Amino acid sequence: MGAAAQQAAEENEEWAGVTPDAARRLVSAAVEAFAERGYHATTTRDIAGRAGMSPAALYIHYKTKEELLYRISGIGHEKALRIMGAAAEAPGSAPERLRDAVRTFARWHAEHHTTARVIQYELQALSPEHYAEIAGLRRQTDRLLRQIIQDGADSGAFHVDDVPGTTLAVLSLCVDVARWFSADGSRTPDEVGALYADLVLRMVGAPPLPATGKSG
Amino acid sequence: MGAAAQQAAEENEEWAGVTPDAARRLVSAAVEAFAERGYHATTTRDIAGRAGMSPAALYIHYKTKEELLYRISGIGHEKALRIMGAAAEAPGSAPERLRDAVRTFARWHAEHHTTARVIQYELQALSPEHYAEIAGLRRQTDRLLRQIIQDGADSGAFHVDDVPGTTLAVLSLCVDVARWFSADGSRTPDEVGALYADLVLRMVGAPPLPATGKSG
DNA sequence: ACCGGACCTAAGCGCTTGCTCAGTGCCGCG
DNA sequence: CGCGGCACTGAGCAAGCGCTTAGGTCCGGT
Repeated sequence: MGAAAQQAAEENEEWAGVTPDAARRLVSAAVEAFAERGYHATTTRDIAGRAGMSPAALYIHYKTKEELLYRISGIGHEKALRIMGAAAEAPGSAPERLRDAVRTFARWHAEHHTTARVIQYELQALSPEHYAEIAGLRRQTDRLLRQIIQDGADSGAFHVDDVPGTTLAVLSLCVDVARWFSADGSRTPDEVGALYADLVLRMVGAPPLPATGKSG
Repeated sequence: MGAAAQQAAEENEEWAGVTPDAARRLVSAAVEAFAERGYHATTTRDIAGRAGMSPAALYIHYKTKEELLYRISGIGHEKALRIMGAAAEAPGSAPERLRDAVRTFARWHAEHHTTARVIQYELQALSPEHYAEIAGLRRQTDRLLRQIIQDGADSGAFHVDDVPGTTLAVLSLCVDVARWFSADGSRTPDEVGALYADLVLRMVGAPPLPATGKSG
């Protein structure tokens, strides 16, 4: 399987939970369009066109354009939360858990920068009710990361003066990968994850960990 | 002078170079609206209304809505570049210059988070020609910061494996302040600047600098 | 007193937007 | 073969968009 086919397969897999096929094609098309131009600059005609349908077909599967964004945001944020949760609840020392959390979280934002861009930068376009729901998922992610950093501070493995502030900075750093990362740039998602894990361990005043060779 | 009046005075000062008065009021209104809803979700009627004029008045001072964004982007990016330049060209060791660069750059993004949000997150709405021009300013800012980090690495004051990657991360960290910072949050711009300067010095493997007390 | 021009408004043009709806083609089932 | 249901389309509606135009007001200069 070539690189392009591999990419396409991953794209499909990302929305595997969305059925039927037409609904999945619409989500996929919407993510592409929203990431490229932004939610408000994207027309329902554009989304339907990318999915190979007439404009009206969109409304058989989604009540409004906003509902499409809501579905994308929900699925994306749940995935991000699971990634952070897996690292936070894994066995291991605080430095190990922080390294894995940052490595996988940053790498996901690079690998899925299209989706990540939409869910991180188009939130304001959600309805107030939908926004509140998504904000809850974000708070959970934040809490998981803060607990890792707090654990390390408590055990003396980290030296941080401001745990909430440092948590915010680490999260901000990872999230912003979605803004600048480009698939045709010089860095692979794996490299971004490794670099960011290293930088964050320094931020919390932890001594470098021995390399494990595994990538997450 | 009360806090609200102080805020208003600073807002006015930010666009002091824009004349006549009506043109300045329009820029100020546009920044507010773009930051709140995004460029594409903002109507020219909204901008004119906030500036206390009829929709048509906008077109006496600006040819298009995009030109307003272009002016805002230009002024904002030039200011950001001057802040980075001042720190980069100041006398002092690489750690001192990096600390001051990050402190002032991050603080500006917090203090002027409304403007910063527009110039950092609405770039894609610029015409290709205008975008290219603004991208040049951004490259200059990047180069200034990278040189500080390179200087520190060369002199042995910093320990960085990947200078371009670390530069990108530091810039990303500071820029993203504009996304999450809120004026009614618990952190002042000064505090954000101080925290970020400290975190970044750790990222480059520099020993902590003695506190200077000065904030700029 | 009068004029030219800078500045502004009321009205509205042509177009695009999100979304709707009557109707079409196609499917499995009897 | 006929039928009911479903995914889908072509056409289009009401509203809102960026922007224009014709005309009014005010003000400094002569």
